[in-house]
Amino acid sequence: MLSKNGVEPTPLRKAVFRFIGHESRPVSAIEILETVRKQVTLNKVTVYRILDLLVEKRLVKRLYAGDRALRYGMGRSARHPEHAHFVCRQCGQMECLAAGDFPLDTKALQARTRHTVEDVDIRFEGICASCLDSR
Amino acid sequence: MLSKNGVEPTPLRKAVFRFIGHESRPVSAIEILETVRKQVTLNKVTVYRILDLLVEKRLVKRLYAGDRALRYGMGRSARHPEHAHFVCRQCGQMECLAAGDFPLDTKALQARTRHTVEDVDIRFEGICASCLDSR
DNA sequence: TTGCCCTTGTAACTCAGTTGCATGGGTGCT
DNA sequence: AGCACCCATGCAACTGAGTTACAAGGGCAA
Repeated sequence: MLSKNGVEPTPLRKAVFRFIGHESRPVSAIEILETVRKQVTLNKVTVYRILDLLVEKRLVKRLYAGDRALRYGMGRSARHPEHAHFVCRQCGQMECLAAGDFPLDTKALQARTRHTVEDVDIRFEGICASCLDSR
Repeated sequence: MLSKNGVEPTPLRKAVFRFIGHESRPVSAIEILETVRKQVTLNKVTVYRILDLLVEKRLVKRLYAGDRALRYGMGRSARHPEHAHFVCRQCGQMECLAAGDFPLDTKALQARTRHTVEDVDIRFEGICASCLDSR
């Protein structure tokens, strides 16, 4: 999957990409660093460089979660269809919503603008179920 | 408008809010600081505090533009209907898209989830017309 | 007058993310 | 082999948007 997209599949790149793919929600760079480090030695700068590369190649999406640290989730592919996200304003958790819930007509925008539209991000904000329960 | 939403309309708050309202695109905190400073004396910390307050009261929306600095744009109101944004991957400019182009069924999500959905953000990414021209 | 709350300022801090530079492995050319 | 070059990684120092701690001043009520 990495090499198909013009990314030399080094052990560190594979480890980072695999971790992101295995997580059910987008993860922060720090989280990636600390988790992947348990298996292979890995430097902070390397993580950011790998993430930059993966984002540039569209294998990974960089997402804003309302706080300082950006999150990284799988880019669109056969196994990971395009989907929106939900962020809880109270606990800060970000989660993926079911794919296909919110069909956006990107082509309609494309027809109406002179910009080249390449991607969309949809983020819902609110209070998550578990925060609601503990009130 | 400020006092209607439970915000004491101090001169600095009015100046910051007015500036955001007058801009056609979301602006960064630094931009706000530097511009508003030309008219009144204003400290960086105060700007962030005012922005936090306005965002909390939903008068202003905090937006991710793909770089480090977050942008601030008007919240939903009679004069500023809900709308999506476009960010250029090359020049980094963020702009507002026409309102109503992308009707999202928030209620449909609300019915399907146990979370309380309070807000949505839609951000398109791509290459803007002026960057395309200069290629 | 006194006490309290609220707004703002100043300085110092935090920390996610970046930059500069060194190292070392692989590949290709002579 | 010997050499040059590119590329991935590491380390240390840096950047800068945003935050925290604390002090100062104004307004209002008891």
